[in-house]
Amino acid sequence: MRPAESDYAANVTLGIIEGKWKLLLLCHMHNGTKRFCEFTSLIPGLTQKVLTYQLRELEANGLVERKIYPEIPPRVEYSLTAYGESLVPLLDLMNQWGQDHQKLKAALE
Amino acid sequence: MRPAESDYAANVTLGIIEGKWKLLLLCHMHNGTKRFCEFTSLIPGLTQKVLTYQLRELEANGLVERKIYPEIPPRVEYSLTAYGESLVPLLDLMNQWGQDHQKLKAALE
DNA sequence: CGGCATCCCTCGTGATACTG
DNA sequence: CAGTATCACGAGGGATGCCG
Repeated sequence: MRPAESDYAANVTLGIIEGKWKLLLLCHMHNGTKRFCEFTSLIPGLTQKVLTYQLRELEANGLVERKIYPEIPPRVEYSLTAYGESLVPLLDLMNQWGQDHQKLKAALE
Repeated sequence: MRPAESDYAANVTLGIIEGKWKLLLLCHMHNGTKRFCEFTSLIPGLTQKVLTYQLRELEANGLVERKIYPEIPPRVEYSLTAYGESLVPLLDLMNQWGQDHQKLKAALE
């Protein structure tokens, strides 16, 4: 994760949500608690190592809660914290803008 | 710039605004048209090469207009397009969230 | 199942020098 | 002033294999 360079606060936010799959992870968790293996089936191309890493970063920033069930076979569930939910408006806005942008690009062809 | 991986539209937005200095550049242009050299004095640590590159990406996405004045010495001015202005609410939201996040982190110490 | 360890490679960024 | 041209580096991400 990029350190928050310069004191522009938006860069702090960017540093937290940037990462190839983080937005997608947040989005899926917003739709409900997910298990580790669910992500890999929901998101083709996402490898375990990277998934682990990005979930840990989200967790470190307090956006995500990691619940371990001491069972055999092991079960770990990930969910958005209340703090993570505070990002939802931002995700929605980014999603909306991205959709509009894609439509605009498509219209130019 | 990262290609828009997966079809989650927010990722498209992320791909467009990510870059170490892009948010800052957008922010400064929102405060008014800027010349090339102004950026390098406004933003310590930003080199000419990277500035050029990031401005070109913003321009390629239609967010920024580049106006060349055929004078000696040369003058080039950069400003937000109307389309670029459509990102301002997003920048504000990111900035607000980032500020809150920093306050929260500070309060935890 | 839910990881961690290791190797590798690409890409964004940085440093520096040069040009019209 | 506003770039372009090279070289270099580190981090993020991908592939694979092993473990409790």
